[in-house]
Amino acid sequence: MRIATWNVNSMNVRLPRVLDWLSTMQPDVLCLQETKQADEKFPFADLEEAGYTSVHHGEGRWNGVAIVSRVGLEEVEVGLGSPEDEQGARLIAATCAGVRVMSCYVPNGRTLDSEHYVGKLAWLDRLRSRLAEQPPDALVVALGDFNVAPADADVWDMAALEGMTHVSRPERAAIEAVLALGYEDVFVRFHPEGGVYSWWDYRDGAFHKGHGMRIDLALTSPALSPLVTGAFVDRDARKGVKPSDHAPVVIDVDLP
DNA sequence: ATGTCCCAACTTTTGGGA
Repeated sequence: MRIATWNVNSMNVRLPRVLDWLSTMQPDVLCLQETKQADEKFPFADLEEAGYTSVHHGEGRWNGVAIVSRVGLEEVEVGLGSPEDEQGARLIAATCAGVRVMSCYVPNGRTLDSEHYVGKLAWLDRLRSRLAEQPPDALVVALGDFNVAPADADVWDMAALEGMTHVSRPERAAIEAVLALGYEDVFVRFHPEGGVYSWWDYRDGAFHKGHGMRIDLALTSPALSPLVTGAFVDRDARKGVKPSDHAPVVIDVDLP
């Protein structure tokens, strides 16, 4: 079973690339973030034509998350049950072929002194609580744009990011708190050397300079982790005409 | 060198957000 996540930065603009990517990479489940669409605008029919059913949670201009699956979508759940999430459209969950899949778009945080940074940490803590509530033997993966680079090896230059969000100790501690539940940032097992990124700023030619960060994560539950057989970033999807600023992150799972 | 992209709207330019 192939499960992927991709912050598409507007599904309206990216639909042709998403359809191409589904056809090439053949994921069973694709989580999307930043669709930037209201539910009625989401291209359910185009994806259906490609063999995928979808669930979407969006408010229109900002945010928006979806799960696209060719192996079923059951027990769909939206948000984290907090008033702060009502206008957020940052989480959608569904069970796909027995795996609980959570498509996450963690708040950006903006700056370390911003109220949005406080909200980001609070959101991550609510996600941790939600994961802690899952049955201990459940097959769960929380994947998406976490807007946190968990380790120094996940960014091109720590010195350049001094005092910025995405690399601060409290943000990393929020990810570590999920790992403390027994979850695994499973990509690291397959790329322990680091230096593999999933996002590059549009500005300043960052992609061509290799100025990226790994902020799109797949956090797997204790029961799911041993079944993961591979993980990679499809860096090619960041190239060419009208790319998202994120590349898809893919994990392969060998279900019994 | 915050140098791009995407969205909405008091829409054909501008401001907000990432």
